Amino acid sequence: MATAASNHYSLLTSSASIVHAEPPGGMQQGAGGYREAQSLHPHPHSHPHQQPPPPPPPQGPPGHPGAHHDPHSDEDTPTSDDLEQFAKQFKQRRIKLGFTQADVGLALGTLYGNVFSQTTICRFEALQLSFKNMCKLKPLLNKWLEEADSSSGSPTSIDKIAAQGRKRKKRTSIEVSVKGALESHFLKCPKPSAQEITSLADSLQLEKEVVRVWFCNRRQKEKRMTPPGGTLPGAEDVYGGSRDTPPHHGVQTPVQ
DNA sequence: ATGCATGAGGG
DNA sequence: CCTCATGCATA
Repeated sequence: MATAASNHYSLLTSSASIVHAEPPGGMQQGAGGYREAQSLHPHPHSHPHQQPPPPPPPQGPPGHPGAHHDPHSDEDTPTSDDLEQFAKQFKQRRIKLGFTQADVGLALGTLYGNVFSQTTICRFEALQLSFKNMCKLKPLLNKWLEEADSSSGSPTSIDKIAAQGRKRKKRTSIEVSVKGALESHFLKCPKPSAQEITSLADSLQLEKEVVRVWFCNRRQKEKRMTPPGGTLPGAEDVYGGSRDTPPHHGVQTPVQ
C-alpha cells in the first residue's frame, strides 16, 4: 500500500471528556441548539409518503408457533409503517422523559449489553436505517421505553469501556463541486469497477479509497427507508443482481 | 443531524 | 471487492 497519498491520521483521543451536562428540562443533544421539538400529528395514521417494500419476513426458527398478528406484540416482522409510527412515538416519549439520544444508547447497553451511539438512535428515529436494521433495533428500544416510563426515578448508571488503540483516518471533506461530480457518476453507474474508481479518483484528485467508500456509502443511503429525495424515473434496479431495491420513490419527509 | 470511515461477513 | 451495521468527528 505505498500509495503516494499522504494519509494523515490522528491518534484516538482516549480522554474521557464529559460531553453531557444537560440541565433538566433544558435542551439536549447539544447539536448547535436544535430542539427535537416536532409537531405531533393529530391523526393516528397518516401516510404522507410510502416507500419501502417491506421484504418478506424470513422467519425460520424451527418449531415456530402459529402466527399471531398482534399490532402490539413484536415478534414477527413489523411493517414499514409500524416502524414509522413507532419511531415517532419513541422520539416523542424520549424527549418527554428528558433523555437524549446518547442516553438511550447507553441505557440499552446497561440493560442488554448492547451499547449504541447517539448516531444510531438518531438514525432510528429518522428512519435512516435499512428495514432490517430497524426491525432489529425496535424491540430493544421498545423495551427501553417501557422501562423508562415505568420507572421515573431509577438512575441508569453506566460505565463506558472504551480503549481502542486504533488510529482513525480523519474525515475527508469533499468539496461540493466534487460531490456533484460523484453524484452524477453515481446516477450513471452506481457500481463502478475498480478501474473506473481509480480513474475517477484521478480525475477528481481524490484517493481511490475515498472514492470507493463514497460509493459504498452512497449505495447504503439508497437502501435506507428514507432515501434521499430524488429518485429519478427509470434509474432504478441498476444494481447488478444484488437484491432488493424495488420501486422506492416517494418524497422524503421534511427533515425534522 | 450527517458525512466519511471501520470492520465483520460473504464470494 | 461488496454489503451491512455502526460510530467518531464534524457541520
